[in-house]
Amino acid sequence: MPPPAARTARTRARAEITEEILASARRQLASVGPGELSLRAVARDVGMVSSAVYRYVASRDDLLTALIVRAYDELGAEVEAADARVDRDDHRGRWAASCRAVRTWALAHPHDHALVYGSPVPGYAAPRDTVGAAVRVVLVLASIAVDAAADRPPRPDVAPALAGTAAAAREAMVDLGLDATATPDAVVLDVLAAWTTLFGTVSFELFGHYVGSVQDADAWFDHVTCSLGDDVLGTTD
Amino acid sequence: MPPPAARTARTRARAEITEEILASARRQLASVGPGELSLRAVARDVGMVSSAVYRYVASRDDLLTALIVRAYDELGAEVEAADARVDRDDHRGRWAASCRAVRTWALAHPHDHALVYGSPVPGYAAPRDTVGAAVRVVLVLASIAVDAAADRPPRPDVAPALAGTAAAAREAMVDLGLDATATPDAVVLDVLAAWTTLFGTVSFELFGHYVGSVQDADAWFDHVTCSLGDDVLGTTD
DNA sequence: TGTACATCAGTGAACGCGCGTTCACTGATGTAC
DNA sequence: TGTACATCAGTGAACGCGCGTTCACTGATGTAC
Repeated sequence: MPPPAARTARTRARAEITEEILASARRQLASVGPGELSLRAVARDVGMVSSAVYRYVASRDDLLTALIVRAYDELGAEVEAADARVDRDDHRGRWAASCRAVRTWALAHPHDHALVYGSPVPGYAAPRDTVGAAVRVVLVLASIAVDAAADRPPRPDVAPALAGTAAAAREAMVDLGLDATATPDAVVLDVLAAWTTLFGTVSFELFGHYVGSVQDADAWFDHVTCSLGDDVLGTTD
Repeated sequence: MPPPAARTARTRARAEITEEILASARRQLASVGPGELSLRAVARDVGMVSSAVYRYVASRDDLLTALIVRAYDELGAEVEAADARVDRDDHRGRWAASCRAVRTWALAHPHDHALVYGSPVPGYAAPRDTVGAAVRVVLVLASIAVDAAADRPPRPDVAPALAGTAAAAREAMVDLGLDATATPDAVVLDVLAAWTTLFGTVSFELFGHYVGSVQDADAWFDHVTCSLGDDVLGTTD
């Protein structure tokens, strides 16, 4: 049983080459779409024979999973950092910063955004590993809403048909360490809706649906997310 | 110069086989993604030799364009019909019916929805032909808002940074025959935002982002679109 | 510290398969006189 | 109405290319004594 701390030349090289393979695959996604991701092309790119990449990656789907997890994690980390930079009590500032971080990352990495928020890859089923990373952004949004809800007047109950959704979403938040037990159902649903609109807006911009209508994309995005802030945090913040 | 009305056996067959080719390609999109759409597979499916499909379709991209236009047109027609079934003065009823038609069509044709509202196809540039069809849904939404705006109190001006967007969107509507000249900027922007959220919500559901949170998808969708109706049409309708 | 053995990265050939597109061709359908 | 010619659908072979994955192998790196 070798000590896991031993960073031999071999393990170091392994980490670096794995990194190179991921980076190459990621670059490839700029021109081909996840369903056409080619292991042989990756091998050529990193200067190996095609069979050699199987030392680092079990299969094509395995590589795709790694790319997905990495994209979610990178975005999640950005958003968490953006939120953390703002004073805890400035809920609207935290909201705006978090939303902007989502868009900034997506504009910088449009293909990674499309990979995780665009069309599902046919024939590919995302394994469990991806959900932990996927959930980071909405958790940031939820934490801001939870903090803001403490200072707000109570909200009316939601329709019975939505109670199950609110309960499930709240439970997921609590499981992830966010104390949302006292947060009203209406707030939980608002978070879900705002999260949807946030990514819907970014995707519409990135996927070209605003061509011909939205002129100033920055202003438009701020306008949309500011309205979302009104809904989720209250206008009297 | 042959009379164009002559429906000879040849032209009839041509129309039918073109139809078969489109249908086969569409079916194929359920399992492969637009970038991997295979003309040879289509040829096999319709019982031809691969080169024969070039009598009907100029290239792979050409086939993709036809599928995109057809998807937009089919959805557009559904939404127009749903709107038309409701009394003209029942703005909220028209809104709900139009939104539901979008979701119903998307659930029935998830791969067509992904084709037009999901990730762009790398290396494929949609030609001009597609925009006329693409615009039908938002035009229905806009027409409801324009009708409702006539009965509503005036709205405050929008921020200067958004004036260009409102103007461009209004101009597009007017070009398409909708008299939005008197509709306030704020309403135009609300339509743009609601349109975004509508498709954002449908895509989130279809692409699996609600797994684990949204329990009753019908109720959730109605909740979201009802709120959008409040924003776009006013609560005092 | 030196040697024997085990681990593992990378090679190169192979299997069996797919693709888009072009081209010269046959034979049926349509048109003009 | 009948015949000569033009149009066009579909064939089959070919070009030149791609893919994922397996396998037996060489040779370098790491480990235990």
